[in-house]
Amino acid sequence: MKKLNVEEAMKIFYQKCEERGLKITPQRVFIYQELLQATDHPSIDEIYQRVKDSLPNISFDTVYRTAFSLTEMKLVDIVEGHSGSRRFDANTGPHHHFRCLKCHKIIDFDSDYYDKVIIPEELQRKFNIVAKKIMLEGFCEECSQIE
Amino acid sequence: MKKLNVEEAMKIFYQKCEERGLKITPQRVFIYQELLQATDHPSIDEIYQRVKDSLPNISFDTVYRTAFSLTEMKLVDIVEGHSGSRRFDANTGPHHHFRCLKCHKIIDFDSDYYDKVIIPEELQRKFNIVAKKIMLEGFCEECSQIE
DNA sequence: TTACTATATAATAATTATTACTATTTGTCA
DNA sequence: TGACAAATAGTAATAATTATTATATAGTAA
Ligand SMILES: [Mn+2]
Ligand SMILES: [Mn+2]
Ligand SMILES: [Zn+2]
Ligand SMILES: [Zn+2]
Repeated sequence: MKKLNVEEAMKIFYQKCEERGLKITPQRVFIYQELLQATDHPSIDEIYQRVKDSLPNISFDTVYRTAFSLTEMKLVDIVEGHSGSRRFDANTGPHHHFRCLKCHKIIDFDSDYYDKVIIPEELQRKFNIVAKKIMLEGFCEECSQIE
Repeated sequence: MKKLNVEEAMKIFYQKCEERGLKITPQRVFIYQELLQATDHPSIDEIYQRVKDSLPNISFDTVYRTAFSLTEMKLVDIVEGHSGSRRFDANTGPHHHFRCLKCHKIIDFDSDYYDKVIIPEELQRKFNIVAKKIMLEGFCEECSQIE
């Protein structure tokens, strides 16, 4: 893993906040720093619990709003739980998905090329892998037009 | 998309139910059939709403339990919302994820090979794609041992 | 067919996660 | 140093997930 440079990341954070007229508050700084040092992809509540060590009065709502503004600033990614609720698929055959980040549609597509993408040897050894999933994200035809 | 053969799928469904000693109830049949014909990766609640047309007295709980038993039978996949809560990642650099289906840890890994996986031309044209995400699923080192 | 029994169900409650609201506080800048 | 837009804490509301329990039913064997 390319070691995440916290100094550099914070510099970009300050820049982006300024660009967007977002105030530099201790809450915002601590939340982003906590996320920068986390390697376990925490939930809002986990971030909240951790930041409370430094800022005992911080509210859940602040962590919630901040996580989302960081996402909008493209400083953090969501790796799970985009759309709120769990979604099911009875098509267990080989196919792949595109997710619209606006309307949360998940659209199937075929790709021989993606079907053939392999699972690296060293990961096979390390984990007991049962599935490989490729997801493209962006804006669907309708949502692209509106924007 | 390889056209999903409902006949064939139902045959396998009956087989698997029998194997596991699961009773063939109208609820189970309707729920699976509804999922088989859906192409939009519905949530539990969406499945519930749709199945109500055929079985007005069905309960949400039944849909919930059935969706999970179908998942365990590997007749349906979860395509979103594995772990319940939303998870964040401040590492926006190129890297990939492994998800443990048991303990829900999401573990980073590097792969030059996966970094180089491209986005098919025709999808680029169709959608406004901003990200490509590869997720491997299975059981982590600890969870593999216990099993 | 009928009676039995383990499993599944409906109805509902409990829990957990997400999002919204508002009075007060604070960072920014003139 | 004010003025004031933006952010925050505290809390409420909503939505999603999971658990509970009394009743009903599918499957089986007499
Ligand atoms: Mn699909
Ligand atoms: Mn990551
Ligand atoms: Zn869309
Ligand atoms: Zn695990």
